[in-house]
Amino acid sequence: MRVRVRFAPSPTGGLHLGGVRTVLYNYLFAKHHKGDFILRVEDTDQTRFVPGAEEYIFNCLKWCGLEPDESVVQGGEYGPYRQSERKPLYRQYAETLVANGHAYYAFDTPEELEQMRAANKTEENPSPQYDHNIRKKMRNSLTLTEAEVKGLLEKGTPHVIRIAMPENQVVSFTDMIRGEISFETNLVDDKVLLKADGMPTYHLAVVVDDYLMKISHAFRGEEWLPSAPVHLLLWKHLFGLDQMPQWAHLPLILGPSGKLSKRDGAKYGFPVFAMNWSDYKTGELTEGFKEKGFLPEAFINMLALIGWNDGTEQELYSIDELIEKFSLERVHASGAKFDYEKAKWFNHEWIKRKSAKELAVDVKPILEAAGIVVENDAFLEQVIELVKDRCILLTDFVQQAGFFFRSPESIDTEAVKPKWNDEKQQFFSEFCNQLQELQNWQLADIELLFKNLAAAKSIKAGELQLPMRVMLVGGKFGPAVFQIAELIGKEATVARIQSALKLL
RNA sequence: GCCGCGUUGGUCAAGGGGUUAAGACGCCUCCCUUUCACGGAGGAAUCACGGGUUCGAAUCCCGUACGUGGUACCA
Repeated sequence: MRVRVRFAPSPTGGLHLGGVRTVLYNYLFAKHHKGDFILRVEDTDQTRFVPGAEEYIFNCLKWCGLEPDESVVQGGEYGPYRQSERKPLYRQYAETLVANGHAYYAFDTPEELEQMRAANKTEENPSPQYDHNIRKKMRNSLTLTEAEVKGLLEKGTPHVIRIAMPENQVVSFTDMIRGEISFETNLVDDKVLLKADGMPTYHLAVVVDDYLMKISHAFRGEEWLPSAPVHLLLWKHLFGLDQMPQWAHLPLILGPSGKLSKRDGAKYGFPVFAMNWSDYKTGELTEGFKEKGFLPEAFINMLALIGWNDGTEQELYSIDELIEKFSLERVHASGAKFDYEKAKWFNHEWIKRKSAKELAVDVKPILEAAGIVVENDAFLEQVIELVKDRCILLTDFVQQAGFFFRSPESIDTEAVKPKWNDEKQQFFSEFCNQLQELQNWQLADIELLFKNLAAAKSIKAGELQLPMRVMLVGGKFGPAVFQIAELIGKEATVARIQSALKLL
């Protein structure tokens, strides 16, 4: 049987870490088994429609390099891939269930439901469910006569279709990660399958669409585990258990306190979304990993290792290695806390491992956005090669590489002043004069000149290096000073020293 | 409350009856470097608790605690 998996997001906001990891595991599994990865948009809740959210998800997947084989964008044989466009499909399945006694019409209004919950609420049971007991006291096709139901239906009375959970049964299935899991049907409520507006709920839609789209393996977050018995029963009554995909419920990615949320990101200063997301109502911007300066390779690599490892000591994987090594059997059952420090480490490793040429593609726009003009790509690559070891995020290149393209915006004179004196002042002005005369503008020659002059003036060369660095760079950072001088050229070197001397 | 799932250093984790209980991040010390990094060498730090089973338990079983998720005409 062909492996077909799907990621089924509801387009209501930013795509967070956990979502991307679900995509990733789906993708890796599909590619490992030479199967198909489908993206299905679960937009059945019309009250939660968010403009741009769907396109945003596609952009994130594109950035991550995890593009689907079938979707609203790439098309496919099993469309439409947007559930709102599949609306007419679902009702018949719900009706079949009613006809077979596995579901029923319910006419209770939202107010009546509220009353029911209020009336049955006790300290012991703070959230009463519409279950096999309560349904006997509500207005539905189980309590009403056939004629009454017919009448209500004919009048077009708003109603939903609910699953009739069987009594005193145990429903169990084997999860690919957790093994056998079972539930008592008495403790599960009669979930709504078809809403009053005719749209299916997730429960109905996921089963019908997984069947129609020939999904072989269904992976989703652990938060879905409690509703698995509903899906299981639906499969049993609609299509047969032998048709059901194999389930795997992925562990949650936790924040510093509980489930990772947008709030955690704001509170602790790390991104939780793949890419920038701005709320269309409030305009509030939530920073994404991309804009924070992460490489997609690093982001994916880091995500893969939250909840999975191949049993060896390897931690750095390309996407192809992940496809080759990934197996669901080695995915953990327990949730994992997201560690931003480790995430940065992955990014640093990937920056070090990529070539200057590859990095230039990402770095150039970042420099330009910071107002740095890059005229020569070959020069940019030389600079990147020189500084990439000290950049953890791509945005670090602005500080680490910026001074190769323009004079420092400010000079950290405080780093120099405490040990500054006339002798040093004199050294540098003479040094400038000598530099002007220098024929071969090469690292070795510049350094030799510097050291000879220092020796002649009996100043330790080491004590002069820091001031020189600050003059050229603006602060206490960057690669070897003479290398910087060589790269920025004679004129810039002399000019920077001279203008800095005026400040000291 | 009830139900599900989980529990190896601060974090990610290997290990699934006999190990000095790997490794990584972070932290600390030292070396390299008269910047910051990279790199190198070290260090501190762990099997939630209580009962079983067993010659032997981090590993198997039960209980407790804790964590986490669910408990919507949201997904």
